[in-house]
Amino acid sequence: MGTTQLESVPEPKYWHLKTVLTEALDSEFSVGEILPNERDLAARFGVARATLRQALEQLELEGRLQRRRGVGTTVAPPRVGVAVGSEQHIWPGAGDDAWQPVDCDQSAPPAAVAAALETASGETVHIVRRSRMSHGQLVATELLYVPAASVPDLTGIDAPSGPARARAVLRELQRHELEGQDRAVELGSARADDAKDLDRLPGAPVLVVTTRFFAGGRTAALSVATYRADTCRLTFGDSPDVEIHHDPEQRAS
Amino acid sequence: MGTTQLESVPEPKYWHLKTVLTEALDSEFSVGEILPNERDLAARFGVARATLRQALEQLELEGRLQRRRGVGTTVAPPRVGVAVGSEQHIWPGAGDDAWQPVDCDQSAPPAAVAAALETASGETVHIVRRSRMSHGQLVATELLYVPAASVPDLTGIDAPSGPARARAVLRELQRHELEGQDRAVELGSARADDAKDLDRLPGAPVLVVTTRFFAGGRTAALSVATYRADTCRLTFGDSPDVEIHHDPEQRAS
DNA sequence: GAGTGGTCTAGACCACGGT
DNA sequence: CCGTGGTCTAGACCACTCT
Repeated sequence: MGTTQLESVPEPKYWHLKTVLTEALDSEFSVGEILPNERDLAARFGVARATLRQALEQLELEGRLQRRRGVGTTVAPPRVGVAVGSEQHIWPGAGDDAWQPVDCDQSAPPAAVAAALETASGETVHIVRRSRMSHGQLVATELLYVPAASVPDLTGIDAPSGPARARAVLRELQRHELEGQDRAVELGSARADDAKDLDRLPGAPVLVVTTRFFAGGRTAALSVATYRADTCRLTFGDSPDVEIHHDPEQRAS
Repeated sequence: MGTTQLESVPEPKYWHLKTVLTEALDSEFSVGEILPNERDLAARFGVARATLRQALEQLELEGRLQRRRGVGTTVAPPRVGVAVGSEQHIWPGAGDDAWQPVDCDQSAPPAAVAAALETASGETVHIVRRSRMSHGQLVATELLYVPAASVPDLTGIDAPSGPARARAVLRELQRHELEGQDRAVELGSARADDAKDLDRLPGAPVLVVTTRFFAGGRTAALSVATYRADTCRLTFGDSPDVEIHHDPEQRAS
């Protein structure tokens, strides 16, 4: 029976939609502009709202759109380059490294962190919370795990918690000679508390940067930094002002 | 009327579901094991399939699960550490850098790439395709853009395309002194062709690593590498064998 | 062919941000 | 209050893989 299958590989609707919307964003919209609401857009393209949302989700993931409940969908500015690694290794808190101490307490770290720090199971460590601003926006939160052994002279400090104590821990840390560090970047989803700080919903995609700091032959500190994946481009090296947009599907002559 | 709202902030079902599944994965499943199918799982938890899928999607994004159409959902192995940046700057193709030349052709690059290379609009460049294996799996594909000016002595090469020409371009590139390089990492979604290479669906989350190579006072080459975000942890530094799992929600004492 | 995950629909209600 | 995006449902059909 008439199986007129010209389309041997039918492209999913949401994928095609995404392409169309991308082109529209490139040509007809400017940064900050508000798009029509999802119900109208869906109707305009003749698809169900869920299908439209699948396309919007991808565009948001790629940093092209920004959606906010109760407000609407807007065209996002280009991703901001955030310097994550320079060539020289330095302690967190040294120099002016764009991070702002927020809080500090002392408790048992997650098992994986304890393993990396080679602390005993159940042993508490200092946990410094910091946050990072860029272009007037909070782009990252960090948990810095510091074993008590790395900051032995912290006893005289009165502040039991808060930013003051955070600064004290960072200051003590810098008394060691930093012997090396290494970093890893991976994709994650925002925990509830990070999501709140970053003004995103829980589960939002984030880039997790894990840094180990070595001193005295041990891992003296471990940093787990969580960057908004939608708005950030992590730069390594000395010129954070690149801008290669990963714009899809074109190699034509 | 009886508004017994104990839950002032009702957690979304898919979020709770994700937590439950994460714990189950940690305690009751081992790597490679197959989960029950989505319809059964949804029924077991008393939710619609779409809701269950929302939880599974996040777990796959976090690298905990692997789903394949026609096969099923399996427990994923821990992410593999992939060394992306070592301290010394080297040309692509120099040493044994885990990349395998696949193909090479010559055409006009996307506008953003042309801008970074400072080539004229419409000017063609060499485009070397390479792929990278790790642990028996293809984990990344790369497009390396090389302006003709960077490889002036390429005329004598007979192979117009294919791996042989790719190797020739890389070899010519290494005749310059590399003056510097910088990198950026950002989240993207797989283009159709990359998705096919990486054995993923189009739109799958990927980590895009953009590297600029400087020589002769110019950007002599530009590499855009696309890594599977679900299976890869990008490492910068000298010890790629870390393993900090970003396991959520625990800072209890 | 049977069973899997992937796509899509047409609805409903909820949480949030502004007015 | 209204309008927005976020969550959820109960179905349907499709594309794929394996046997």
